[in-house]
Amino acid sequence: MSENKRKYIVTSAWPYVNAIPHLGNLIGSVLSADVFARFLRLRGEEVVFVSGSDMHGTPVAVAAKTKHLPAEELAMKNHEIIADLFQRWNISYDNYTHTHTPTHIKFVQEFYVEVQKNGYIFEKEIESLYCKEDNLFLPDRFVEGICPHCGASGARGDQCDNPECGKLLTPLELNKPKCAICGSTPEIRTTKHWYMDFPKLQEELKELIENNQIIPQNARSMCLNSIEEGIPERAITRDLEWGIPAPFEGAEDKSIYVWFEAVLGYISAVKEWAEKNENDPKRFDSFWKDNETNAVYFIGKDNIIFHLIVFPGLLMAYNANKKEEEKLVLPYNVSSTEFLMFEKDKFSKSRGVGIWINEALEIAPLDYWRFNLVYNRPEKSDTSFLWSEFENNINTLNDIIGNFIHRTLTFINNKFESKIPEKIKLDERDEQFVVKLKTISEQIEFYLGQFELRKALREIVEYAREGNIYLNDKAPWHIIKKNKKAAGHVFNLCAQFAYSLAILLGPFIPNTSKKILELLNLEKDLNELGWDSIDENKLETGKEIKKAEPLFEKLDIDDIKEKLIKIKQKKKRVKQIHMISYEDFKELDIRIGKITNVEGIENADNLYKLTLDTGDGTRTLVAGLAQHYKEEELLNKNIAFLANLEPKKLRGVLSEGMLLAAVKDNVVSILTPDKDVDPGAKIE
RNA sequence: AGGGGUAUAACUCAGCCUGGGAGAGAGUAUUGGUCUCAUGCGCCGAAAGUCAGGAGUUCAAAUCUCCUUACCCCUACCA
Repeated sequence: MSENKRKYIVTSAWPYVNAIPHLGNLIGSVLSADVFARFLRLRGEEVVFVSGSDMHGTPVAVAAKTKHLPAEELAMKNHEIIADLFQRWNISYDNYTHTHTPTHIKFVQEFYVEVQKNGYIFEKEIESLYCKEDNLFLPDRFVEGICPHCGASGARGDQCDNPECGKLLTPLELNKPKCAICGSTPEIRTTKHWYMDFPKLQEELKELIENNQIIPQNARSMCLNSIEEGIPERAITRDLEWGIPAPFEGAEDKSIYVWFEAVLGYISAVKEWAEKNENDPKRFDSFWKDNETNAVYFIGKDNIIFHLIVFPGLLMAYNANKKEEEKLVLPYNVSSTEFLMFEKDKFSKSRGVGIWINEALEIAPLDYWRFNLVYNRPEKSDTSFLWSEFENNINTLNDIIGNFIHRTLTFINNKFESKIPEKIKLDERDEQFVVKLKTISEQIEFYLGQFELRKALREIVEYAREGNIYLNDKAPWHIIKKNKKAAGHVFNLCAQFAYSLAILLGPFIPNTSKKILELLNLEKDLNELGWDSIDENKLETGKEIKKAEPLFEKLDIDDIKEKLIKIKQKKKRVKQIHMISYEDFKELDIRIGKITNVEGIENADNLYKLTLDTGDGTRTLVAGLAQHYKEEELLNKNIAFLANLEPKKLRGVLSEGMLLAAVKDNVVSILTPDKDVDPGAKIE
């Protein structure tokens, strides 16, 4: 990496909102990108790290239909779950957004208008299968039928499922095609679509890949080969309601194909960040419209072509005819991972194979996961998550890193009144040790610069081993009997070493890093201290440190496995039976309250702000009753409400509970007690 | 089917691009020793591999070329 500070756009692939990510998804893009972004910030680089949920597309629309929910509601709900999980995983996004924001939608539409203006979009009519029952043009995958080649049933519209055959198909070729959603027979209809003229960009894309020396070799040859074969034109519109309306004339009932709008989220997410978080729209230009900016994409191996050919192609089509300072920056590099397997098997939602990121947090502390995932990051080939490896890695963390820091700090606690002892003259062994300390950050930086996160972390562990070796060589617990100063000298260096570990581990396991800094009693946080702050004189002689506490604990892997099994079983049960125990019911605190005030809420035609007398005080509830009750109908009524619901802001008003009402179709009826009871009465 | 990858000790992997310290490295597990400041931890040593199989190029091949086998990805809406 160069000496000059550079600007970085760091991105991770956009998770599809229809599923909770699993460990493989996480290490493939999200966690890797986070480590990198944290590292850059620690180095003091200018970084914006963004991603978001991919909200649109057929699967969401179909799932919403079966759940009788509006697609938007389902997508938004899932988005919030995912966003919350990423936060709990300590993913340091500057903006984690989604593709259904006004900023994104507007950006996408304007983007394609430009692309069309620049002459990269043409129209074409095709024949496609349409399901009358579902009112849907069926995507290839949603058509099933009999393979015309081998006669196997269950062939899909894109490929025959029979492994013996496996031929590529188009939906129109299938015999007896059926809609995969409802099973009825679809009909052939003609529909018009808008196409992206990739062949026109062929040469330009080839140059881009050829001139980029930094992208990984395998990605490079893959792309060049694919370009050599010819990049096909691609339809960018779909006949689907759930998506971003296509901005082309005559395309009023079309959406932009998810793939062609979700990637633009990399751009719109920064735009949104600049406008909302930074309150400075120019920050967007300074990142995206500066060709010196390094845009880095963390993706899985299945996404290489898309990020190195399709996405840059879109950018080029947009940039054509633009002034230099208006052009959007092309990708600088991609870091692609292979896949993570689970005990030699593929992660599979339907078969329940694997660990999902919500489950992981329930069975082991976060940093153990972060450490383990990066330590085994699938950089060269598919890699299995193995319980035995997980156990190994927990032990490494504990025995090598945790133990070194702990033995150093407790010694200082016990023998030197918790004050960093004085350093005396370095001998040869000390010098050797100090050289390691002074060169380590450069070494790790080198690997991180090459996106070898796994190697970087492994080198840090090796480095920590050096600490233990040094301690053993010196054996200060012997020296101290004759020469306290000389023993103190050793621990001065070891404390400096512990400090270096806090810095180095910062991008990988930030919680642990923070804990070490706390134990060393440092006021500044990691980024203030900085990547280059490692030095053998960093901690001053006499500085008081805190009482040591173990950083990690060993876990019994069988316990963890069992916990996971229980979690999975519990989920299954909830899904299947929907029965809850009496204990569960008792969790609900339902009470009677008297409505003492009712008022409307600005910009919300269905909401009332209710003031409630709860017997022991008053609270505010927001209820969606304005379409069903007049204000005076509610005033002074005794109503039932859920008192221990998490408070939530609705249209800027904090609602501290939920009013209960019977709902059927368009009738909404609030629940009031049959007899006169005082506010505060509990419902059992 | 075409294209891109991967195959190295019991296990997880490094080395391969750019062939060369005539003994192929590390961690874990196994095993011998040792320390006792520290969390059943640390440190030192041993054993363990026809580098997927085959052919070729070369003074020299895990490394370059070709063929075969197995698995993964893309082409073809899962990181």
